[in-house]
Amino acid sequence: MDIDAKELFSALSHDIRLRCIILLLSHDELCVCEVTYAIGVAQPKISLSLGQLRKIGLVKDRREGLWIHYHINPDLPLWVKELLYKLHQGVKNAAPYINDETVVAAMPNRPGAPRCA
Amino acid sequence: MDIDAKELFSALSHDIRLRCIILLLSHDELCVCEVTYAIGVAQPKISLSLGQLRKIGLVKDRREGLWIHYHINPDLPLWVKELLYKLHQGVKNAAPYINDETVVAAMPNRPGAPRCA
DNA sequence: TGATTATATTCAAAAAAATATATATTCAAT
DNA sequence: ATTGAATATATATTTTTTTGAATATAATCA
Repeated sequence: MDIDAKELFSALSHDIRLRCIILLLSHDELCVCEVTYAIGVAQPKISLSLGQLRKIGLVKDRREGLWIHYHINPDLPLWVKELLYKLHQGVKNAAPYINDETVVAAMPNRPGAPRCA
Repeated sequence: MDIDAKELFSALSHDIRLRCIILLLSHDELCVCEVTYAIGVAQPKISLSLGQLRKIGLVKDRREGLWIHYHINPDLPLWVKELLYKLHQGVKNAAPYINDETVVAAMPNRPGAPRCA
């Protein structure tokens, strides 16, 4: 697994994509409906964002029936994982990220139980 | 000192700006002519890139006679410094960054002695 | 003062990216 | 098969960013 630094940063330089990544960084995985609910924008926009993140290898998806679950690609180079960890650590308690977290935690009828911390 | 994550990543999602930052991460400071020499593109392009990095607070400059020396802003939030450190660690030995380093190290008539490691 | 060196800014054109809307796909259940 | 639910893709339009060339500024020195 290889990733280009410029592509990585292009991916992160977009509000919605950034919020998706921050959300995924605190969950083992989330399905599209959960991300959509958390961020509160139209579904095609979330799908597009997640698709772009997937295209450059930052995240992977897993289908389970109707749902598609996304997660951070575990095969990313170590430095990228560490960089993402620093990012998460740095912004997770600020708006809008912390709010996204609160919203998804309160989502009714989630496809699976909440997975991570 | 505060910095917006999206702005940070926008700044880094550009070849020249990224090469500037990587260069500055391994030197206490570099003047515009050194960065220009290292990267090998037209001077106005380097000035513009450094100016953009300065505008969002990622770097600062210091005038010394005709030269303007740039350095990473020491007042960045810790998480940003750590993130940049991970980035540097991750890419410094890859092209084109390692080559930029070699080129600047061999530059004749540098304004000051090489400063860092 | 005038020339020179180092750096910065401006501006129009080109390229790239984002947006919104509409539509398509995929799967499951009836 | 038809329906409905979850997700994905396509397209046209708008907005933002990048580029290159020309020009401007700022400091030094003769």
